[in-house]
Amino acid sequence: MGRRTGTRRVGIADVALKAGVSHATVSRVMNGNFTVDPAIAQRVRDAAAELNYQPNPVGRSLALGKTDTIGIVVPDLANPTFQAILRGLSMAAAQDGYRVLIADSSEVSSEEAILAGEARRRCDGLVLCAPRMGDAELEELAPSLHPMVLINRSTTETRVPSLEVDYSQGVQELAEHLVGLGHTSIAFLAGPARSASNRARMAGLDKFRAAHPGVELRMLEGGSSFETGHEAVDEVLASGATGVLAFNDLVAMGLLSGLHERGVRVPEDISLTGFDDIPFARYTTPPLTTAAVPITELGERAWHSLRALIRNAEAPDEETTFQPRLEIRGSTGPAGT
Amino acid sequence: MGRRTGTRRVGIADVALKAGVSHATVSRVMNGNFTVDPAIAQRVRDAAAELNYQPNPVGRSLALGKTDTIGIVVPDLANPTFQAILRGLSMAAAQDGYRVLIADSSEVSSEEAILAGEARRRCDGLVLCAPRMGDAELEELAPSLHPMVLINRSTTETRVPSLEVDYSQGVQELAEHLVGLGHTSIAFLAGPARSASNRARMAGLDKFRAAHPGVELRMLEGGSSFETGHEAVDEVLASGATGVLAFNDLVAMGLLSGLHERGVRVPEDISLTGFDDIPFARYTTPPLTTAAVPITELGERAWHSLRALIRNAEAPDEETTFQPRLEIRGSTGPAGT
DNA sequence: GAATCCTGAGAAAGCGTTTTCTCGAAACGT
DNA sequence: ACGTTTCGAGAAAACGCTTTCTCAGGATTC
Repeated sequence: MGRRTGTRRVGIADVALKAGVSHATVSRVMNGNFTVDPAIAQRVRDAAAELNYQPNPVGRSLALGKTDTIGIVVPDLANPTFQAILRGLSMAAAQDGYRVLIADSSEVSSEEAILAGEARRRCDGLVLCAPRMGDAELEELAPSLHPMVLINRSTTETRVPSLEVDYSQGVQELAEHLVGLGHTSIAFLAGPARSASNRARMAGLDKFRAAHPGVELRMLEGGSSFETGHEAVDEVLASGATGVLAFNDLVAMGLLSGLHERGVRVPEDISLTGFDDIPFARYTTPPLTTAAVPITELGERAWHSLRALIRNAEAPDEETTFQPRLEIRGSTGPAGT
Repeated sequence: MGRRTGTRRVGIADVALKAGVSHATVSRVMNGNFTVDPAIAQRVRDAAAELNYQPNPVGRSLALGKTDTIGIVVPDLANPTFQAILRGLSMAAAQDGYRVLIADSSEVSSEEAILAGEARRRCDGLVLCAPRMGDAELEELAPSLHPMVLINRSTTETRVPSLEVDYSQGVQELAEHLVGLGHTSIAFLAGPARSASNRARMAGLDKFRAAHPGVELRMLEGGSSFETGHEAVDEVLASGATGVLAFNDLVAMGLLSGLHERGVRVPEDISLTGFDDIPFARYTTPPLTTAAVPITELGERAWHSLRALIRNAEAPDEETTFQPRLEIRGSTGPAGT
């Protein structure tokens, strides 16, 4: 039995009483059902307005079996990439009258399943963003999460729409760009080990390596934050590389700042690339050469897929891959002598 | 009558049937009510596990009169400041088992009341972040939104806990810092007109002006984004100021980038300050002198206030003001000759 | 051994809606 | 004028849960 706070909220019953009609009629009027006598309808509307009646969404949800809410699970809300996805998702969903509920797993992959399940139950659908969990677990979880769309991951057993970025291709293009500038010693400052997008980059670099036997390519341990980049300065310098591919723009910015502190000139001494093209990338000094991913659009598209799923209940199971676009700016230049 | 999708979700009734007990008993077991025979409780748990039963949160919410969800309304989710507040809020609320629902008003102040009301009805509480609406409207709206906490705004009639940043003090300190470096011609690149925090900065600068009659202080129209800063380069140069106070770090970064493109050296030719100390601020070249606001903590504290409100139902009506801390970095230096 | 207390579990009410079902009255056709 | 359809609105069921109320049966007491 629901507890009541001091002054009870005005409910449909109050309106019905005031207008001298039944609950049902009030409901019909509120939902624009036209099988109601215009005079009575007006009386109901007046009563509702006077009492400032606002339907209780929870009761409505229970009766309707929908909440007009979707959930999103991200590994780390501090990451601008996920923020941008969230924003795109939220804006697009809002257009259709949906709100978004957020769940941050804080990179703890064991929490993801629980968070996702909980969020899914509260909502009409779910966006699972770059989950860190293993393939097997994801596969097993997927059916119970429907309707859901995946970002930067995909499943094979279950049909789940997924939106992916071709990190492999993007990082290859960046590497090619460096080679084109004459760099023959390149370092890759990697991302989080559990990240699928990092694995994709690795795969891309394997291909690159095969295509360019003459280029020396070193892999450096890393992460996904400023700090990672900033702390990697020594390692990068020790590697002797003249071209550095950072995991993402954040890492690149941290590294850029560290190099600057050391008096290492970019791009004269070292060329540096990021990934994602976050808004900040074009405002660093020098502006960052990067692979642009339409991140906000990714969130928007995620909503469109999810919406289709929610409406049709049948999957329009698409698998979209976004191609990053090379964005050449000032942080890369010809290899020094 | 709720519509049923093909395969109905497993409900409490299914578990009750399987365990051979009543709904009530299942509910008791699921909620850790110990007035249940251990043997029966185990049978219920087994049945629940076997059916993979998960209580429906909507039904639960209706019965309990709470949703374990709070809402936040922000003017612009693209702004790192609001992102950080959201993050702090979300993390803190998650600790207590609450989730957060987001609503972005896209700086459209007329939408705020509707969004806020809607969000509030869906949730157990609301955080209204830097609302753009007028004082009168805010005052009128406040009672219907309880429990709620305000960020960067406050009310006088209604008692609403509010968390504010002393922008006035912060901007004065930044200005003093410039004066201390010998700058006598200063420009303020203002923020959005509707922003209360911008008005606070203005007020602070009025005080500053009164205290330093000898210093020339110009006000320049602006905004809150990179672009604003970037586009303001000409105006700033035309003003002849050697010290520039940007509305926030974003604007400062845009301006910094623009100045750099023009070959203007920072801080040798122009000293530049931001505001907020977003994570990016320390990684620009040169690193940004700014007034540090513990933004994430702001979100965290917002949750603590809101939690108190939700629990006590009686307001611990605090009015907290955060003092920004001057963060002197490389973007400010002695005034040139 | 009977009256009383306690324990544990089922029945049912309630949370606030929507929607089906039902039925009286008005409108229509012959 | 009577039977049939249509229309509009109320009664009630349903959504899925929690919790009060109620009561049967075993334990306790004198």
